[in-house]
Amino acid sequence: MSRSPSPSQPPSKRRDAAIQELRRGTQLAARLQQQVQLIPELGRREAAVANVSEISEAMASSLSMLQSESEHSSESGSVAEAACAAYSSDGSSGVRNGAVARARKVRHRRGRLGEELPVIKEILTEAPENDRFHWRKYGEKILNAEYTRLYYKCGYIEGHKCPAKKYVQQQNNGDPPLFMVTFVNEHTCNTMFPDEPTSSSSDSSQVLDFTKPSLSPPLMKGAPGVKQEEKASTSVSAQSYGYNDSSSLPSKSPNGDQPNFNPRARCQ
DNA sequence: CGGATTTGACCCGG
DNA sequence: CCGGGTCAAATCCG
Repeated sequence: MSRSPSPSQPPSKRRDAAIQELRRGTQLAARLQQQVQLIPELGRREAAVANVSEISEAMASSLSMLQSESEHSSESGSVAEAACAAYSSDGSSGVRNGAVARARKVRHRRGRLGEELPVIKEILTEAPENDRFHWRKYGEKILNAEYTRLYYKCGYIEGHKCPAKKYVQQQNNGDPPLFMVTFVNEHTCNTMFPDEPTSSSSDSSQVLDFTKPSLSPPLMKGAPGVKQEEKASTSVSAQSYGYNDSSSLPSKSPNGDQPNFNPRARCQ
């Protein structure tokens, strides 16, 4: 509440502030959505949910516009999802010790000029891993000395060029932590798992949707007591398969030029 | 053993 | 120069 307008600030600064405020509004709306979902009366609840949804959409929409400022328009839409429960029971902690000498000869050249405008969708949810796609984490970064942002790619990139990506950034530390999930590009693959072996029932309490595929739980796992928080700056991560390196690929598809090894789905 | 994740470095644009 | 995003080697877990 104590914000100095500073009329002499550059527009970028003001825009930033506006974005921040919008973010606040967005998460607030998401919260409200959760609360609203507790309304016992179905009719009322639905109406309220719809309203809040619209609010969220408007917020996210504005956010998108602001963020892309006057560059591209795109039809970014946004949805406020209020799925819930995302507590994966993970018994194993991560006592990892990685301090080995790492050859640092990463000298790749990836010249990619801006060309196509990706479709960007933003949603605020507490269960970023709930969508039914197979994501591969490829990076992680700590932005404001606070919440980390995780980078995911479609899990079936190699094989098909599914450009879908998603960024997950935690927004707060609420009981139900919220995550801002940004989707970039659309899935050109059908790597979805529409399956849901839920027996039946379920209707009252929200269910925890956990599909079998590897998800991406950004929960703050960690052994209770052991917390590694030492260097926090820029770290990122990941990837899984090796493309066609000269060392692996013993699995299959030694022939042809289309190595497609999919569990049960495939891209067009 | 294979696949998913971790982690540090690299790279590019603002 | 800094921030944000990506890569690839190494490590961890099932």
